[in-house]
Amino acid sequence: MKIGELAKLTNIPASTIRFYESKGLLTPTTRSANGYRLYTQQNLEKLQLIKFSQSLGFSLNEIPLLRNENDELNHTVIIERLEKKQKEADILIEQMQKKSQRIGSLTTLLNSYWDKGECLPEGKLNELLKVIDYE
Amino acid sequence: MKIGELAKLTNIPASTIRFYESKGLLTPTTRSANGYRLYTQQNLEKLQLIKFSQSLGFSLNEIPLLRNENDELNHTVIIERLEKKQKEADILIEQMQKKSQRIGSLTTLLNSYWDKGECLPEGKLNELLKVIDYE
DNA sequence: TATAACCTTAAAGTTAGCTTGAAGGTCAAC
DNA sequence: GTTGACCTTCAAGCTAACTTTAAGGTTATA
Repeated sequence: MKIGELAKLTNIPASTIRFYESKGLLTPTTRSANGYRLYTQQNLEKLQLIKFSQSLGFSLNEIPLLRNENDELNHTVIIERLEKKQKEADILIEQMQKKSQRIGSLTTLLNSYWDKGECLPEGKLNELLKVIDYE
Repeated sequence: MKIGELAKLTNIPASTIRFYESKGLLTPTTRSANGYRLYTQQNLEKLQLIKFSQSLGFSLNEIPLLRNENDELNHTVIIERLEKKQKEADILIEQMQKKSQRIGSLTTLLNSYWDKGECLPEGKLNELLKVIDYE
C-alpha cells in the first residue's frame, strides 16, 4: 500500500510516517518504480508498535532499543526496560499526586482568608510557600 | 540586590531571571546608574511565587493570570484556575496509572511466553496491542 | 593598571516530535 | 490535455522554557 493508505488505516499523518522513516524507525519494504513508498502489513504492525510504545511512555529514541522482540538474549533486557519505565511512571504519579494535594491545600488556605473577606496578610504568601514545601 | 545575588539566593540562573523579565513576569523595581538590574525583597518573593506556580503545573503563560492576589473580584477566578489545574493533574494521574498498568500487563504477558522458552507467535504482538487497548 | 568577576543586550541554539512549505514528478478521470 | 489528487525531497517552522554565545561595559581587588 502507498503512504496515503497507510496513513488512513492507522490514522497517522503521512508526514509523521515520513518523519519516523527519517529517524530510522520504519522503512518501507519497497519502493515502486516511480519512487513511491510501498508498505506491507508488517510495516503497518511495526508502525502500530511504535505508537503503542509511545503510549507506554517510551520516547522515539528509546523505541529501537525496545524492538528486537525475537532476539534470544534480549528478553531480559526488554523486561528490564519495561520495568524501568514503569518505575518512572510510578514516580511521576507520586509527584503529580503531591502536586494535586498542594493545589488543594492552597485552595483551602486562600478560601479560609477570602471567605472572611480578608486579604492575604503582607508576606503571608511567602510564608505559605515554605509551609507547602514544593520540590 | 543585583541579579547575581538574586540568582544565588533563589538558586535560579541569572539568565533565567532575565528570560522571565523578557516574558513580562518579573521586572526589577529599579536600575542602577550603570544599567544594572536592582531587585527588592518583594521581587525575590515574586520570583519564588513564579517557581511555586510552576511547581503546581502552571505554565509561564498562565502565571500572569494567576497573580493579582489582592485584586478584589479575582479571588473566585484564582480559585477556579487552581481547581481547574487540579482536575488536569488528576486526569494526568489517571492516565499515568493506566500506563503503568499497561506496562505491567505487557511484562507479565511477555514473561509468560519467554519463561516457557517460547517466542512471541507471529502476529501475536499485534493482537496484544488490541487487547491492551491504549488510547 | 591589569585582570577577574561582575553586568549589559540581542540573537541564536537546544530538545522532542512533529507540521508546513516550496518546488516538482505521477497518474486517473473528464 | 488539463485538472486534481496523489506522491517525492529538502528545508524551515513550531512550542516551551530555557541556555549559550558574542560583543562589550563596569567594578573590585592585587
